[in-house]
Amino acid sequence: MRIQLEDGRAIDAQAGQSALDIAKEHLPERYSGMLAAEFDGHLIDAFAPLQADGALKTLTWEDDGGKWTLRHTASHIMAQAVKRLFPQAKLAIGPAIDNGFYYDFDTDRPFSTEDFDAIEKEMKKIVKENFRLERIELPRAEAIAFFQQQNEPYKVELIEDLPEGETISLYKQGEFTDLCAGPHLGSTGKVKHFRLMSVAGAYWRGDEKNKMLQRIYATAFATKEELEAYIERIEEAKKRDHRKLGRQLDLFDIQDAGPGFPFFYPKGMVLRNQLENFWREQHAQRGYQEIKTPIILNRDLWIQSGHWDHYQNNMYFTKIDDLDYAVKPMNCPGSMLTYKRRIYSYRDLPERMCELGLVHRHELSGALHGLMRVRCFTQDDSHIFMTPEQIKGEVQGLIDKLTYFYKLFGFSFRVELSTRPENSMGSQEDWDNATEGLRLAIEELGMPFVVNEGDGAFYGPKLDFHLEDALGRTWQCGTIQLDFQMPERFDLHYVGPDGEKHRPVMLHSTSFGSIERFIAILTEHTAGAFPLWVSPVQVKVLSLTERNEAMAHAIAKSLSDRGIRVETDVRNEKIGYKIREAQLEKVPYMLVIGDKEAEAGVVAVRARKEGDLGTMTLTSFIESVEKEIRERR
RNA sequence: GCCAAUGUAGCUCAGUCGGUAGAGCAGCUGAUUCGUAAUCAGCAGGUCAGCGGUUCGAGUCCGCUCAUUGGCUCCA
Repeated sequence: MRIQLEDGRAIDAQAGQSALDIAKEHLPERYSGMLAAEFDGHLIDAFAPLQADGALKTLTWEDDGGKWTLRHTASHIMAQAVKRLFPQAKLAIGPAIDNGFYYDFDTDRPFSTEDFDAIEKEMKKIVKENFRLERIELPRAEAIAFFQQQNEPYKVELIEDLPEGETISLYKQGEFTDLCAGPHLGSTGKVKHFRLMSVAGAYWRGDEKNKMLQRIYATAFATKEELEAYIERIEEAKKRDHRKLGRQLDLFDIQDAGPGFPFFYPKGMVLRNQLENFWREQHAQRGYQEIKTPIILNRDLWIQSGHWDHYQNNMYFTKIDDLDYAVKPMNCPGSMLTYKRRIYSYRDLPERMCELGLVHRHELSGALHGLMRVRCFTQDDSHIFMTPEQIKGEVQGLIDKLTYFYKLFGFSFRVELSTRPENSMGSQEDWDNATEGLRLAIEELGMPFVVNEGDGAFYGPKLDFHLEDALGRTWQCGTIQLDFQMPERFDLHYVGPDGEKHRPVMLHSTSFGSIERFIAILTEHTAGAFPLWVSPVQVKVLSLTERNEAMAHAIAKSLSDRGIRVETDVRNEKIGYKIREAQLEKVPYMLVIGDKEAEAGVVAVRARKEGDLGTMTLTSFIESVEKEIRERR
């Protein structure tokens, strides 16, 4: 096994070695007192044997690296408190997660935030009682018997799913014992700073066919300061929520009249059009041809594409002259028909098509979320038709394109390789080939990715690019999907060098993902202070008094004549007031025009970020602004 | 769709035990002509999300519906 250590070294570990063994050998100064380790992002027991290659980070529960352990113990304390207050509650699972922990309970009545005070109070009591956490190891059968006797059916089910012959570990604190791999803090008294955050329904084992359990989300920190800083951080993040900023900056909104159907107001459209212009420029440079295909197409087409069978739950339907039609949830069938309009030679391939396509999807009402998840959005789609030999090169070209897009905006991203889902079509051999094709292409570029089993599209596996919002939630934006199915279903072909017909392979891809979602991410990322080149208003000219009004208008005209987006504020208000407003509107540059400037023939420049920059000639201001726009800084 | 919470003026929010609806900002009108994040005064603005119920009386209590928020599921 190849293990990457936290200091960057990669070492060979023997099968059966635990994180503790490895730390003892290679990180002697870190291993003392070690109970928990982080392996590929997951908390593991330091005693547990490692099964696969991965990255190992040691954690000790005495230092601040032990947040996972602290939170895991906190989750046991919460479960103990809930059991004391609601003895009939059945325990499900309660892991530590990023920023906190949760515990799932099966209860005879739903929890509400009104129960929080009582639960927190009971937790404090348990902390005060300062129980020692004892690790108990039992043979499988005895562990099952124990939880049967405790009347904890979910725990029994969990143990039954563990491999035969394995010893089961339990952790006991006072009267409370839980099935748990560990590790834990030494005693409940060490968990002092926690807060219950929210309640939610959550399906047992994440499957909506199962019973919905009551999940309590909470968080815990080693110090009071850290806990308070965390709460503060959430409050700050809420201020950059794109839904709030969209309304404040008059860019976009979603009204009750159309849940999931966003409105873009004039300033939002300017921003959006800038992104689309950039997209067109990039695709033209990269050898794509833009198309536009219809939003409504007939039933036969959707049956042929497979959407009728595999995507119906997400589609909207209509009848025209008594015939069935569907509103497109994806753009690919339009591209298929575009390809089919003529005969292609192998010399024509790859054929790269792109489309800003408006799609509609019937998302569950509870899933809607501002511009992040809507029911109608524009996908910046590209469809590439190619020979099998061209797969790797085209996939790598797409990865290059997506990376270029995200780097330009300063986004960091995570890539996932999503494999075959349950509801899918095509042969396993095609799926294996397609999945391997994607894997080889990305591995060769040395780009890190994780595998997301069973999350592919119904027609093929995909590489998904995930971006973060203000609260650290991730959203899938770009995607690269390799597809052997659609060309088959639509009977696509090209003429090879042998003069025979051959089946092309196809790539579906988005860069922004959806224009709407990308704008949401960009808004939260920049807190509404967009880069100059996409800013709805780039420069605002502010007159000091009535005497400067004509001059302000003249300057604004010179700017707009050069294609710079400019607004003028000549209201009879104090300059401080006008500046404050322009700042709140996050306008990148303000020009203050008073008698002094008029006399000297200069402009006083103020940048939204740096503040007063002093005076310069209008010509040199225009030059520097044009340079900044050109360079898309 | 499921679990929980929320819904009062354009926005942010107050409204006690059920007794005729309140603030700040924004808007409008007037005065002020001002030098880098808020000038002053006045005016206007509401079917308290919608529908139904309890009550002499409902923003307030109950039920249903709609929408939003945080999760689950799903996904660009």
